[in-house]
Amino acid sequence: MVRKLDPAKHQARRQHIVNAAAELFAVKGFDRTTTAEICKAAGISAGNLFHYFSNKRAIFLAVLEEDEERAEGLARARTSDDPWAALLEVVDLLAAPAAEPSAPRLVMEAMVQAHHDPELSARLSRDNDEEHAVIAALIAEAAADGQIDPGLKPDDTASWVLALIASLYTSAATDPAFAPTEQLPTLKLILHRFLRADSPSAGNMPRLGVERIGPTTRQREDAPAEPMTPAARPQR
Amino acid sequence: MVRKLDPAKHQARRQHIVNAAAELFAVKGFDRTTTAEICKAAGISAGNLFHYFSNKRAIFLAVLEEDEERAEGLARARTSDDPWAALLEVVDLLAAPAAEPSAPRLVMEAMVQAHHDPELSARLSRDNDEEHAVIAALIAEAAADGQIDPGLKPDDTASWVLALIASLYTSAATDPAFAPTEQLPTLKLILHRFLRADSPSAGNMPRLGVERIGPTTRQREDAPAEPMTPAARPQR
DNA sequence: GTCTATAGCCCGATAGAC
DNA sequence: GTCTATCGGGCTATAGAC
Repeated sequence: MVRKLDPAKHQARRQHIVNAAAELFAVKGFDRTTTAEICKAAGISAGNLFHYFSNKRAIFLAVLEEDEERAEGLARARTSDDPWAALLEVVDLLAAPAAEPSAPRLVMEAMVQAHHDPELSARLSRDNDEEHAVIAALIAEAAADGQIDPGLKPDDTASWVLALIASLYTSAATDPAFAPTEQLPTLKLILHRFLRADSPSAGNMPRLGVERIGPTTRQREDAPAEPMTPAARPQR
Repeated sequence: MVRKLDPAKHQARRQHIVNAAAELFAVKGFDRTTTAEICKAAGISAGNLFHYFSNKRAIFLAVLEEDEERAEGLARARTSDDPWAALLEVVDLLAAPAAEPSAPRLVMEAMVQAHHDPELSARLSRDNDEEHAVIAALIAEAAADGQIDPGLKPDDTASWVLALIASLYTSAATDPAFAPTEQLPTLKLILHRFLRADSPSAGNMPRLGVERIGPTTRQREDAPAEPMTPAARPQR
């Protein structure tokens, strides 16, 4: 409707507002952040904000805008010929943003705001469904290849893999002592043991007696028996 | 200050308000629920609410009031002589409320509101620390008894056990298709494989070859090789 | 195109009649 | 003790000067 003199500059300013708003949303939450605060943080004046966004919700949606690396990574995983390796790469991909300072709180805020905002809810569901489909497919492939326990149901299992990744965000958001980057190896260890479950001839697992005391797998410091990709990649 | 004619009746009315408020907080969230709505839902008139609670925050704190069964269950676990069995009972205890219709959303709402409310934050931290201490102690005992992998660090591992239980709540709150009661056996399967990790002589796990195809452990429908307690116990 | 000023609305909490 | 009425404040979004 209104002609913009310089679309590139307009876009840059818009992104500047989004960055300022993201920080506020993470710290104060959506409901308690006022548009006036966003304007002040972005260095523009009150009414001017609505030339860039039609309302406050639109700003929050823009904060969660598509992560290109995520899309590319998921596409790459679909065409991999080593499903287990691809699965681990997807875990790294989805876990990486948890290390950013404000991402965990933003993710939690988005999850609760989705209950009151159908558009946001659809947005999150779409992303989640995409991730779920990729992971379930990789699990099915890996099971067929004998890389993981074929007794696991791909759909339910994929949901739990995603839930474990989500735990990195919720734990980081609620516990200041929780460092996602340091905990990623443990997450992979859990996944490794859950999915591979290479108890050789297990029907049901033998109840451990007291006779076994010898050293088992070591946790921490070392990777969980699988090569790790660097993983500490910044988002946005 | 003001004398109450009938303390018991006052308490009952107070609880009635709390129940009405809990439902609203779960559906609409704390910030978007107005005191007027709470009054209407509770069947009292506007100003009257503040004779029972000093402000809106106090109502939310009352909603999260101490669960007696939780306290008793944790105390019981401390004195158990079978740490692995006790751990499973603690998991049942903490997981049970996830099956209530509004508990998952209330829990998530509490987690985000804690960022703006030091009193609430202290409340949640206290509960969490208590659970963490009990679980870490059981893990250390179970490792000493040879029931679980002694290579696991009790503190980090306890945090992940709690994170897995929390996933029941976050998944239920965000995914309408997720049924906590149905997923509890899978959670226990994950814990079982993560903690026991009874790969017989494992230094690092052997990479599965394609030669193994036979049936392994079955998931779903049947319990994960451990007796389950009924678990569907209502809270509050 | 960007600013200032404010309209219009709703909220939490209080005051005072009954 | 419970009601009705209302206050002071803060919010989103718009209108109009520059």
